[in-house]
Amino acid sequence: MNFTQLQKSLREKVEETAKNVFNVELENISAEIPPRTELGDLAFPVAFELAKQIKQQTGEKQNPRNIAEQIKTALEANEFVEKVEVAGAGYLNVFYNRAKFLSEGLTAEVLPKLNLSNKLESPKICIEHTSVNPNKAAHIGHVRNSVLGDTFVRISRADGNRVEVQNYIDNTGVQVADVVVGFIYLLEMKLDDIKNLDTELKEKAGNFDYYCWDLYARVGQEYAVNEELKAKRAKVLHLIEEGKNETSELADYVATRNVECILQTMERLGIRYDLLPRESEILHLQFWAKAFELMKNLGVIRLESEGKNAGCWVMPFDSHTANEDHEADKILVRSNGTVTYTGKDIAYQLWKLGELGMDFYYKLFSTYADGKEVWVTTDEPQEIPKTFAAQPPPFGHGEMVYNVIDTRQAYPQEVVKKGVSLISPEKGERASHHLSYEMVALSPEAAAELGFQISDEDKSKSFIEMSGRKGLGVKADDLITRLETNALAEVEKRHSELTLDEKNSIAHQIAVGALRYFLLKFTRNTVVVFDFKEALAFEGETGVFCQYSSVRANSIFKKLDETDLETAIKTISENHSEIAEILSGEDEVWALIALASRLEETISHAVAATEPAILAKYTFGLAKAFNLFYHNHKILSEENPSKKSLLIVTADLTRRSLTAALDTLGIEVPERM
RNA sequence: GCUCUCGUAGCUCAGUUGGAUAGAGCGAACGCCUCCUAAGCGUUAGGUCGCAGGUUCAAUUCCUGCCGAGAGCACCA
Repeated sequence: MNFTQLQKSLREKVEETAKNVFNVELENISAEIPPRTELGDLAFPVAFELAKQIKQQTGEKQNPRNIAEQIKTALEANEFVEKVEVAGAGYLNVFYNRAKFLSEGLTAEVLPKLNLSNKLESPKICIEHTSVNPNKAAHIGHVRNSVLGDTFVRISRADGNRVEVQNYIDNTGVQVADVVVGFIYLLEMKLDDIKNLDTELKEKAGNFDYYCWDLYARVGQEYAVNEELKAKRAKVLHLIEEGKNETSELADYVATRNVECILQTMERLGIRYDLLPRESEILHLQFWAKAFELMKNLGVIRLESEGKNAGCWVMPFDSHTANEDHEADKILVRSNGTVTYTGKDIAYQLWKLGELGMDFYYKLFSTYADGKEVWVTTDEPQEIPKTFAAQPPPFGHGEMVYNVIDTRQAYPQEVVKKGVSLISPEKGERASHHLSYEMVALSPEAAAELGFQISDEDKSKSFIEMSGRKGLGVKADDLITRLETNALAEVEKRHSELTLDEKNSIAHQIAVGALRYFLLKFTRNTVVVFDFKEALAFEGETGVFCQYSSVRANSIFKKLDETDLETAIKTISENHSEIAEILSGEDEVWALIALASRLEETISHAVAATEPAILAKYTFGLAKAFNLFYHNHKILSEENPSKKSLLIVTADLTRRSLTAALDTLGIEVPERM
């Protein structure tokens, strides 16, 4: 019996009692954690609602406190319940049997559902995140997407789901075309020149994606003054979409190299992928044609014969009202016969849900250091010898699909969902989720620090939007490196005796902890105004604080003998009454045990609310509670053996929970700090 | 014009099926390293939860209006 299970059974008991005693059917009654430990471990403010319902049904007026008294008796029958108090106007405050819980929780796994995540019978969900246009280096805004997505992946797995991670590669869009225009027309380079440049950059420890970052910004500037160059863009874009020509080969090289660079950046943050679906295949394999056929056969789209959309295939979209500027209907096929982005996206979403009725071909893209494979889509059947280890796993067919895309795409995402629903009504509505989040903008100070001139208009704003086209943004690799450098200096101060490798490794873990937590502590719909001072902080509400608490907890166990934990567990289970006695006077210790026991429940909450910040806040709270415990109780020098055992077991439970929570946030616990 | 999101301490933010005395971090002032790591702990100061109504036993939370901020509404992706 863990916290989650007990809560469920108590809740059922309340519902049962309401039905049997008062003849009232209650659904999803709320159970809450009382504001203070003195008020118990679980509270049901259910008597108020019951009093109301009874009055409605029978006209009889009942005092909420009397109602609560009757439920109280039913709840106290549970062996894990120590007592129930009726408090205030009619709250039911449940106090758990502390000692019984502790002995039960001693050896229990903190995340029991995690092992379900690689079982075939577990529900499969597809999560798309990152999806950076492969024409430049990733910036901090992309990192928010990836960290949010990756953390949601980890949370979903911890909640028992089988997860497939997709990183969509828009390798045939205008953004790639712009960089290609730069290479061909501004730099007058051919594919071989670019390959040579790439080699040169590698020798100078420069990055191909950084080079493209600057080139992209330069092309943007040129477009403003050079109409001729701008005219080349459409031509280049067309050649790239068509494929199998010199320009498309060059574009493919550029896009693929950028994808490799971005994957490396994300690997630094512990973010990995299973599949890279590319737009080129969605085009060449005619995914849209299939979706188009499905929609036409079902009669859910129509060809406009007159009006301003004449000649276009449109999808009715009545949730938005038409006005003078905009039609309510959404164009999927232009009057020239080409498909819009939305059309392609509907086809892709159908594939993710296993509802399109066709599939990509796949080949191996790369292998991570530990052997994990990343696959990429391709438009030709691949001959992979059966003896070869790498066979593509079955991709797509998600029971649920989450798209991590910024909130500015809310409207197109809504259209996609609607489109899918037209073809597959029940699945489209239920299974498609837009996991939206607000952008990362720059504080005026941060923009100035990056060396950008701030216009008077921007100065009056509280934040400045980043822009790849202007080259305005904090590059992910720069920030990670800066965090690592700062962390290394701190490690150096404290542990100069370590080897450089050890110090670097710790500094890296700290940098990742700081950055991931910084991006996760904000809820999704909060605009993150990036400020260097805040992002580089290692104190206060940071990932580093949480890591430090874990390291402290671990250091206790380094100083204990290996058998001490076992002995403590034995002592606890053998001296039940004595432990109960001690615990009854140690609210703070019990509060920590209770909090540490709520990881599973917190993760379920975070999944249900699709909000990773819930777990981040919980982790920080747990770390803080542990630090307080650490400060108030000296474990190694405790003389009472029962008390010492209690403290050891509490510290062990907390560190296991804290480590698991941090792991779910993608943050490692260093050996020392 | 229409749609969506937001307004909580000096600053940055939590508060997610309506519940008990609205919480953190930073910043400010003052304490704590003979003692398991001070990347830590404690104390103090700081709030008409934008404004006005409504629903409710109960509203920061739900509804309406107003004020203010941001985003979105292409035969662009």
